Amino acid sequence: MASTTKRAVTIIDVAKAAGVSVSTVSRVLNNKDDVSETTFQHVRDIIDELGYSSSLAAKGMRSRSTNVVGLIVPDVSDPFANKVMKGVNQAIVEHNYDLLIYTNGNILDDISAAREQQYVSLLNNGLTDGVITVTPSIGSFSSVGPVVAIDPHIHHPEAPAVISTNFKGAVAATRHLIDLGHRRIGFIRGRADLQSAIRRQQGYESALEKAGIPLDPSLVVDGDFTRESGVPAARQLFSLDPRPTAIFAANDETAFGVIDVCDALGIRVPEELSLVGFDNIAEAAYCDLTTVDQFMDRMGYIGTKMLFDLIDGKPLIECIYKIETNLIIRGTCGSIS
Amino acid sequence: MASTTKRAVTIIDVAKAAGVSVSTVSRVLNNKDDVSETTFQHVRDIIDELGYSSSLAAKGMRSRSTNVVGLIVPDVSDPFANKVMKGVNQAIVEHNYDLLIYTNGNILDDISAAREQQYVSLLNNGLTDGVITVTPSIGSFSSVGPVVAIDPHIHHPEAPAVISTNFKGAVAATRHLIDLGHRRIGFIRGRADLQSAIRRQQGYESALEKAGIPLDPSLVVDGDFTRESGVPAARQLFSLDPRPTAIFAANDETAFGVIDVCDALGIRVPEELSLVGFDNIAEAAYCDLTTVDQFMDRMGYIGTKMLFDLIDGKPLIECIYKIETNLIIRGTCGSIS
DNA sequence: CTGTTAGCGCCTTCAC
DNA sequence: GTGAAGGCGCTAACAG
Repeated sequence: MASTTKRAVTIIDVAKAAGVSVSTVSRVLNNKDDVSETTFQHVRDIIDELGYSSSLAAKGMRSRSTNVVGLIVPDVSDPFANKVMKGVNQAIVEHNYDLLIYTNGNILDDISAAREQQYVSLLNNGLTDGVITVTPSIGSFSSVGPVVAIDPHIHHPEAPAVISTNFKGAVAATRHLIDLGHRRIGFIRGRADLQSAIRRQQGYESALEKAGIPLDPSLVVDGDFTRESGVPAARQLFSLDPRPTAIFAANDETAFGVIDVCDALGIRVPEELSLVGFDNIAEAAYCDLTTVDQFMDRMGYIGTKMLFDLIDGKPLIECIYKIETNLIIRGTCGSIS
Repeated sequence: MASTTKRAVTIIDVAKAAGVSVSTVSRVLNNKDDVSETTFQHVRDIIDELGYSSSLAAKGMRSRSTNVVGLIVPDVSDPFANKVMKGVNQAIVEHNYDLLIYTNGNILDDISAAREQQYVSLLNNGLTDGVITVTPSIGSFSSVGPVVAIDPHIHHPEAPAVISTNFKGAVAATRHLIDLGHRRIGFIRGRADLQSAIRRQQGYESALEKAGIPLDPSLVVDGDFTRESGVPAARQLFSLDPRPTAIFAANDETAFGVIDVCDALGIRVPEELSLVGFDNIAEAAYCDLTTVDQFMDRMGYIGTKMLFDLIDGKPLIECIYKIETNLIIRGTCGSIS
């Protein structure tokens, strides 16, 4: 029997085959305890025999609980989303839930707020018991089920969210460079519409100020969190005279773009340029990139835990959970004598 | 308005607010052309105003088309599944479809055939127009919608699937080692229950035979495609006398396990040991590992394309699509003088 | 062009 | 313990 396109087996088919009513089958399906052992076993056998499996669609429409959590990501191949998925995955395994990931796959076409809201409703409208959104642009959703945001673009004080201490992390990264003796430190921005990107820039500026280093606007250039955007940004910084001796990129991807330019221009890292990234994505370890770990997998894990509490009706201790970042010193930074 | 847990807005609410019938709203929702421009616009406005979005559950239950494809993966963090997801993602963007990924997150607990079948039904029972399964253990499914398998454990001649030329790839890898002068070439097996693993071993043996090198059974050791399994396997091979001068690991993860052992034992690669992997996962490039690319993203992409044809009712030209593997020579192999 | 009428497959009262 | 009836939100016929 190859991939046959036949009519689906319904609960009615099972009921008929078992010689019982539909409601009895439904009881068996949901492990209700008011069914005789004999009937229960009999129905179970028929179910297996027919290869029946209840339709999530119909089920979710009728009952309020599905035992699956939803996850909305802009793009499954995005490294950030990817690590978050990992953490979510771990949490759902522990809670014996299933996971439904929804994506329109296009991180580029700016998902509108309306569209985000639509996805949330889509899932929480019967399919899932709650949903997690990754880097949503809106801070709060209207939904029948609970919603937890991971690294939302803007913070809404009452909307459950998990964020990392971007400011602190950026301060740590910048100070590390300063401690190494650097004074001309370039900064490549992240996407201007993201809260996290803004906080990182603020951290950079704050650390400079604390160290008494005047802020040079020409050292701060645009980027958008992509590797591609790191290339022109780096070229722009390298065209400066004197050249910055260090660069702090708003995220690892951008830092890789900087490395691409260094390779092309023959600039040695860390001898001629010190470089720090942000995120600690998997590739960072392989490239020996000094960066700030923001434990994205942990964000996904914690977020899912929060969601479970919400689903269970437990009150949240903290509506907004902050995860401490951690500077990871690897090989892309050198000291200036 | 924070994440509110209120009743969902239904099509009825919209109809009432717009002063039209439910079916008219449904028509607008599905862009039917038999609605007057005025009514259409009016209803659209109300929809936006109420923040309404139709329930996938109810919709899928009634109509046969949902414009979303399903993807079943054992674990979202598995590198293989991850690359496949990438390809699928690309295809759905091109076709303007949405993607629903289902996982129970646990690659460890051997998903039973019944369970796999259940997931397929779950999705194709109203939620999706078709589904793609990654490394399913059964070759064929009974489903209302089309199903395409990526790298199925066993091949069913009539079930649509995408596979790669594991045999050829393994021959190429082994021959590469032979051409470099190696005669004692160790092989670390993949999971014994996987078709792909078996084919790779056959390729290894065939290449040896063609070159007139007698097969030494002690050079073939067990593995299970995990990095962890590569460690004892490598140790076993290294305990041989004389030691093999090269190792062909059934996949990259296993090869990394070998590298771990080399690091621990101080064996230099490629000077003292030549190493080839299989898969070309992202990390392979960073480790400069010579490997066989099987274009997993392309497998996902092609598989999805096939699925779209199936959904559109077009006949498949080839039921089983083979993707040619490609040996990628990097830095982990040296020649023997 | 628009409204009315049936269900889709399932779960949840309520009877028996 | 079990069955019958109603309805979840939606779309696909039919009528008008």
